[in-house]
Amino acid sequence: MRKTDQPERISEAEHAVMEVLWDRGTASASEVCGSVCETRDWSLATVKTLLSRLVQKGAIETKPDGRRFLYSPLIARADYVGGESRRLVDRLFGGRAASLVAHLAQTEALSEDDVSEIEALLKELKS
Amino acid sequence: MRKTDQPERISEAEHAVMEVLWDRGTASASEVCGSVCETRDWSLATVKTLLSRLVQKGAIETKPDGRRFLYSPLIARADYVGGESRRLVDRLFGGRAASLVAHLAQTEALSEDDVSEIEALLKELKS
DNA sequence: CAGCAATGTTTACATTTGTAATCGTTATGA
DNA sequence: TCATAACGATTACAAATGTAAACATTGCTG
Repeated sequence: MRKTDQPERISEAEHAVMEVLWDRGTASASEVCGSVCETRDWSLATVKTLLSRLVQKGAIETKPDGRRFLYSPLIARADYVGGESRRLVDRLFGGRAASLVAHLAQTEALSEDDVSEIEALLKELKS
Repeated sequence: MRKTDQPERISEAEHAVMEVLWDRGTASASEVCGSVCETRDWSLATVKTLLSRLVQKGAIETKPDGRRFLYSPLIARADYVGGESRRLVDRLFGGRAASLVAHLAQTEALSEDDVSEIEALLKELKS
């Protein structure tokens, strides 16, 4: 028995919409548009399409609010982020998360502060 | 002045092919197929298509070898991996690499050994 | 020399994604 | 009450992607 079906892949554009919903918890199509149409230069129609596809994919749900619909996430951001991270680690680092960190470190993607922060994190982990 | 053009995005299937080339340095279409067709259940034709697209995208080059062609990477694996990692970090962690590590840590994606390994890495970094 | 086998090139076609217009319904303000 | 605005649903269409067949060329084998 699985949680639902296979977690249908969320595209990048769809992800932008998810971020809004994760942020607000719940929102109407126009509210979502208010948050992303500006920056991504989208029309309301585009947002509606993305919302529909997310519904189909089982990533969000709709609740009637008067005659409008309010959309809210069905999957947790942490799960999504975790899944995507894992995919990357699997695909590019043979599943070894440590390799990713090594890479980030070597390519200066980590600042002094980052390094300290991570060290602190890890220390806490081991305690 | 840029390195070349905008680094055309490499798709996932194409990436599988790139891995073979990065691994062997140079290979013919059938050699690539020998390495991936089994696991991905591809036909030689598919590999050829992917190789062509990679050539178009400027990710690999061809050198005639007798009447066959040998393909070899034009972009370094490290660059690709770095780019993809950065994309992920930007998209999901607001550009903060440390957040990624934190996430991996919290979701148990890191084993005891991973943690130790990373700590060692970081220590070295700071020295 | 005649096919065949190996190879790159061209063409094909379905699915996914990005982006949006159009349609049908309904609440709402004039 | 009637037009209109606001919505969701349906349909559209191009580009990217996955997957591969068909075609053309050419060295090789019998």
